[in-house]
Amino acid sequence: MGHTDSVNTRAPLTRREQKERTRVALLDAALRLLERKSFGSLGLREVAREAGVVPTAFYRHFDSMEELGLALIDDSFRTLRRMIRDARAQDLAFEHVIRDSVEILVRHVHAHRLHFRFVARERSSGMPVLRQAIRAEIRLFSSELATDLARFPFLDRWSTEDLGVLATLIVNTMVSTAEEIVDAPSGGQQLEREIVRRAEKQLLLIALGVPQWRSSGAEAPDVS
Amino acid sequence: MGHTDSVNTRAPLTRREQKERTRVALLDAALRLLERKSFGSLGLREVAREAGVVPTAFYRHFDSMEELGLALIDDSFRTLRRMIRDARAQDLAFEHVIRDSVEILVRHVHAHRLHFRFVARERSSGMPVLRQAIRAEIRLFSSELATDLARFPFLDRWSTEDLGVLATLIVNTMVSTAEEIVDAPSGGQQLEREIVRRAEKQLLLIALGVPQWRSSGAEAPDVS
DNA sequence: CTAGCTTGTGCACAAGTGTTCACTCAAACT
DNA sequence: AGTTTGAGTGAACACTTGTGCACAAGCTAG
Repeated sequence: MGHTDSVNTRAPLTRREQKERTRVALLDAALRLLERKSFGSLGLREVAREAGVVPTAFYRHFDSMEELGLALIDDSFRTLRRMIRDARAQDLAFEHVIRDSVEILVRHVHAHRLHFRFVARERSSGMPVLRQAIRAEIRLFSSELATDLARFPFLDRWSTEDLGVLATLIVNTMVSTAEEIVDAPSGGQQLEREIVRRAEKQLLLIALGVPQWRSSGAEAPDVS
Repeated sequence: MGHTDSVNTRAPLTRREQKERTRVALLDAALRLLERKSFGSLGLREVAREAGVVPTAFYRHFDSMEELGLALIDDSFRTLRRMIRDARAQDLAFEHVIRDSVEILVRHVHAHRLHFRFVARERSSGMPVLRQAIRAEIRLFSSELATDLARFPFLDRWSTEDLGVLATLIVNTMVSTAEEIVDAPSGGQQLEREIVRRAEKQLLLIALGVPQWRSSGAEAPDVS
């Protein structure tokens, strides 16, 4: 082996460990580059160079950029799912749900800024495969949230469709909020507080509409 | 002049006309390519080729890709603004606002599919300049909507901040809806009806929350 | 009608891209 | 012990990319 000191440490490493190490080096490198570029304009060589590895070594881990992208999505949503499971375990009290949920979201966005930035951007842009994968994950969140919502007052008698509508609205608001936070300058405490405040207000407004909803079943609500 | 038949017609053209003609040829070419690629991964040569023009001719119209992107954003929002002004001129009746607004949006998305796709994608991805330009335009819509909203019952006594919160929520929902429609397969009548239906329900839910809102001024609503 | 400005051409260049191939050399297996 | 395996190397390929420069040709101004 040449001089791979950028990823190697001088500790005796098993082969699996070493391979995994450069694998995450590649993923991290891509994630780092994705702060400034879009995934579609990200080159295989570019990533390899940033990871301190020769281009051909890339193929030992992924056989295309697209596959690396999917791996990134996987990682991102793995941690996100873990967060949500933890949050659900806390079994938030009804009166704090909004404030607590937003706070958890914000904390997580900061803890995984790069992952979030990547997901937020590739969600609507770039390669169809990635876009679809991300959309699928988000839709999954929505449906999970829908079943969770069914345990709240008023909502226990809602139709499945209406619960889905509500869940989608909430998730959309959360996604928008996450995007705004990710894009905010990292120093802007004041700006971030405003974003959070607005998110809380929006969610509260939605919540206020819930008791007024007449669960008219499959019938479309009378808009006209 | 060589053989520019791809953009020329055999009618005698004034110089301004001819220049404008290849200019829109370039813009259209870019727009067409943006159906499949992201703007960041879009090359100058690629656009020129698609427009049936030699690469160096590109510089006669834009001196960078970024400038072409800004021109695209300009065009997109020019038509969008015109639509909104027309819609506002109709002075929608209170009982139909939601249904009518959504319908207008859907119609416009179909009429300008490529522009919308471009804007929707570059809104969160790609080059910072474009992202910022798009975000600025959308924020402008929000604030215009906020002043419009002030003429509705209940809302006339809301604080400016709260009106902004509401407007942002509505615009976000509209943007999400537009994105979903743009991404839906062009044949999917059924899917689109569902998207529209969900959008209407979401907006209705928001509207139902409005009368419950206590306009507590600058004070944060009691969430805890 | 002539002179010139401007739009589009053609060619060249350096730099970067994805992918292939034969190769090293140490960990892992027998 | 000796052998196999496979992660990483380095050179080479056929492209594509952005940009510079000299040139052609027709609309347009004088």
